[in-house]
Amino acid sequence: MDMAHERDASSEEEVMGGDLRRGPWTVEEDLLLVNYIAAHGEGRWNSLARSAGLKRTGKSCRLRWLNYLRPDLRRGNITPQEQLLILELHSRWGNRWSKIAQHLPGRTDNEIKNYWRTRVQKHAKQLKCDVNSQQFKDVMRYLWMPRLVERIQAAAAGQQQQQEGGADTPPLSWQHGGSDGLYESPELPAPDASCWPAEYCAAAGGAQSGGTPAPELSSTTAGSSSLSTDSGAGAQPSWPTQADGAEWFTTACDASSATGGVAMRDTELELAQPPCQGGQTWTMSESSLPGLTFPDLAVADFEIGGFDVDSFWTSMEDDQLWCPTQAAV
DNA sequence: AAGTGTTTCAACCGCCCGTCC
DNA sequence: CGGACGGGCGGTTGAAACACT
Repeated sequence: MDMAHERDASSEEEVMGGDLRRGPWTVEEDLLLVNYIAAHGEGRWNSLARSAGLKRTGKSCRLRWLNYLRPDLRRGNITPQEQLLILELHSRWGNRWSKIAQHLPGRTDNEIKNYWRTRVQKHAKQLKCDVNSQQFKDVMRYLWMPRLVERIQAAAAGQQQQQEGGADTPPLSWQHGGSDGLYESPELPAPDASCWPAEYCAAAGGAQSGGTPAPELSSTTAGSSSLSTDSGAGAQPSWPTQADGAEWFTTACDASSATGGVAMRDTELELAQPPCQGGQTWTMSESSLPGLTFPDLAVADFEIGGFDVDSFWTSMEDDQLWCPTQAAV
């Protein structure tokens, strides 16, 4: 409503004395925000902005913190496991980005939303169908997701082989998760060089433990890419092992098995019907792919309008949509 | 090397909801 | 009970980065 907007705008302006900054954040602003939160924690964002000496709206501060400065953020490519989960959860909940993000530790709703809009919708466009159409949902469920699982399995097998061979391979971005629950919710680490750039943790009084070298900071877009070390140099939340990927995913989709942590426990989910189409059941049982059985379908088995499957796969490959993200090198 | 088109993503907008007084 | 306020969410925008010619 306009009224609501006017109210919002006026209250914000009152709070900030009508002298609001907009646009890209500067390093100085980031520091103010990070320091303030490190010292006082999060609170009411409007008063936080004022107390921290930021000429920003509370909303702006909140957004900057949640989407960019939070130390437990994962950055870099969306892994196949994460893609799989996003596809699955989106099929259940639609554009409930924040809800989906709750199940992807370290990922923000904004990031997932962007991923969906730029990658998934791109492929729907290539298929000349709407991303919300049954046609595209079928493509995702019966072609895309099974292929993702295969890729995950293949990557896991390859990694296992290399480990058995004693090869000194860079670790995949998946790390071993906790023993209880699906995965542990990411701990909020103290600010140090492994999660914040040197400038930040120095100013915040954190220890620089010789972790990941801090990336260069650029001041203008305040870090749009500046804080990013592309592969998620931030504190990594605990994740299931690569080898457990499919099994973990299966478990993750089984709301009843979830306990504690950032587990998939959700009454809505429990009430939700399994998103299976055309009488095909996407069973969550054993098979050659541990934990997952996808129906052995050919394109003709379900109604996908006329599109070129080969070109679909080609576009996927070109997009490197399948490649598991390697950890920082 | 320069120009142009495309993609990505941080930031903002508009609306809504819950809480407080 | 109703208005004010704070905060959360989904959608949109625009600039930077990147790719291509």
